Amino acid sequence: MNDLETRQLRYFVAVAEELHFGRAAERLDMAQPPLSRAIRELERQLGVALLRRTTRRVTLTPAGEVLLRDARTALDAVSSAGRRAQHAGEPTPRLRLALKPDVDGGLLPRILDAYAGEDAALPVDLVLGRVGEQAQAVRDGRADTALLLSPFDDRGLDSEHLITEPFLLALAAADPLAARPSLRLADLAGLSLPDGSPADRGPGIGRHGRTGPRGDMATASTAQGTSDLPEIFQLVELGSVVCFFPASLTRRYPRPEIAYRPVDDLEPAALAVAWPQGSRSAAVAAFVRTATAVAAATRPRSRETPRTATA
Amino acid sequence: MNDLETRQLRYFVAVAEELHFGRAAERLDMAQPPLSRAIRELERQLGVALLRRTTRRVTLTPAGEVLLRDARTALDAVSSAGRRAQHAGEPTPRLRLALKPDVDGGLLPRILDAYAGEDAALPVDLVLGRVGEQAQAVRDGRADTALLLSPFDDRGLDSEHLITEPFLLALAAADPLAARPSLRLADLAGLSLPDGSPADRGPGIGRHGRTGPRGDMATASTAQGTSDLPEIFQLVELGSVVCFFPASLTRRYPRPEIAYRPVDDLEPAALAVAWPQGSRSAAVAAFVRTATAVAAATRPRSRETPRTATA
DNA sequence: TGCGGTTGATACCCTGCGGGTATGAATGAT
DNA sequence: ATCATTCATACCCGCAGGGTATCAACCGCA
Repeated sequence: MNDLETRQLRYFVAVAEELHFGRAAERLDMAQPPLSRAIRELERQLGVALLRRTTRRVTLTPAGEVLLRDARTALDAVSSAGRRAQHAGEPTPRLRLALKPDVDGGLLPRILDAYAGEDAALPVDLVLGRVGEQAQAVRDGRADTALLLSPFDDRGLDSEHLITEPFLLALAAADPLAARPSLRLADLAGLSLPDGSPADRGPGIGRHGRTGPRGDMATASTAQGTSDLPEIFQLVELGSVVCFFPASLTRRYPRPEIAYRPVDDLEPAALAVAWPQGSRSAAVAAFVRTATAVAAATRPRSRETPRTATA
Repeated sequence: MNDLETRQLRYFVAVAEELHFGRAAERLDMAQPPLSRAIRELERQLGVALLRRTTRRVTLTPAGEVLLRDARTALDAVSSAGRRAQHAGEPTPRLRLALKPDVDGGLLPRILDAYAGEDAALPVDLVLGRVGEQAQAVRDGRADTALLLSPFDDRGLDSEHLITEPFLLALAAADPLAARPSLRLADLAGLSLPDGSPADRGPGIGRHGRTGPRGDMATASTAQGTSDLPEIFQLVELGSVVCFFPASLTRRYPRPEIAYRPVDDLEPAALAVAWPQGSRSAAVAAFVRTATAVAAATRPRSRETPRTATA
């Protein structure tokens, strides 16, 4: 009896996200009536109401909310299976490493160097993406491993901590705040933070959600949606915005017109390496081993608990 | 282009497991030709050869092995989504706890008592299964949480350690070995261990595989495949077999004809509580909290690192 | 080396499911 | 009360997916 098809899940996710059969059908490139039928059939199969519909409003039932969440991960798993098989079939195997450019704690060159010397090493392809997309890239099979900032959505992933470094606030050197050696979050009230910046940590710092934090300041009036680093620097220089960057990144972009200042009560950036849970790939294991070794060698001599890998 | 259906994955898994189109078709309750076509179409979609077939032998390509593994987890995720939605739709929500009967470190009554007092508590349904099935039950949505022995296949699961207790060897009191206060694994050479026993840790102790360990002694001549506790006790009393049990279980079944002896070089049983990765259920969170609290209260006063929950 | 059995592939057919169009019916705003 | 919006129903159709018959290749065996 119970045997869902991914098509049914895709349909449901579309409707559940749009909360509108017509728009969902459009998004799925099909007509509305068959979509309605398919959802109804899905509910019949499961024996559960997923949506409450009036002609004016569609809402999720509790079961629908559960299914929305689980269907997304299931669809990820399915496309991941396909993509990983495709990748495994390529004649020259490669290791696909996802990261946000420059968000590597300054370790990437050393990691790649050391990794190249490993027995199980493969040529490395970098899969660049915006912040928060790395975990998803690993989850759905577009990358084999990733460097990313904690916390992140770790469903389906195993991960290992690499290094912790402070976030620094980038602001115009001419800004009065730049005169102070360090700042506190409260000092930033009313300042604009660009959306989608390399290390977007807005005032929503209290949230530790699994999805990437997203500045929800209503006052941010410009540079929304950009993640172009030169553009951000330009705006910072002009004093239009301020922005947080991991310390290692700021060392790569010293600019006289930009001051980088620590923020005392902002929790630091934790860089981690992540890979698909239960990965059996020797190349991935070697990369993780290399990355943790390089990070350990880099860390200031603090004999911390190494927390051995789970895989 | 790339959009796999669960049907395709089910077909592929059947063929990959049987390595025989005819038997796979029979298992899928269909004829062989459409199955062959479906697999061929799957390979065409992915652009990858999954199987090497001659008329006499079918083997997996590397890509096929990758897909077999990932397809299984994807199919788990899909049926899990359906089952969890079904469960969420039931009028009276309940917490389904998977465990192997008696494999609870003696904590279950206290955990259930304490849990009942929690705000977010729900009535608890016990989902009983054989050893090794608990993780799978959580993974595919038949249970919300589980008590199980580490190591286990933790793909898709988060878990928290509860207690560690020794495994004891159950053997006939009349056995000469029973005269000794403790044993070593080497002493057990040649003894029979029942397959599928509550804590099946045969000579394959070196293996830490993710799938349940499985005694592969060729010498075991009886009681293969049983997991009926009285039957095992009977055989142990007769001296036909010996068997490992967690210490807490042996305290529930004191029998004059059976001696329980520690085995010095056998690693202990680690009981853990596991739940679906990323679970957002307050009921599950409360249960995990309760279980860890009860376990901590039970543990002999060792101020260990509590390792706070990830969920 | 040639014969036969086993087993996957091919050819062809057909049914039913998934999708489309037209239209009805209910809801909520004005 | 009316009307626009939007989901459901009715009905139709094409083709994807499954079945049957058969071929062809591989391997074991004498």
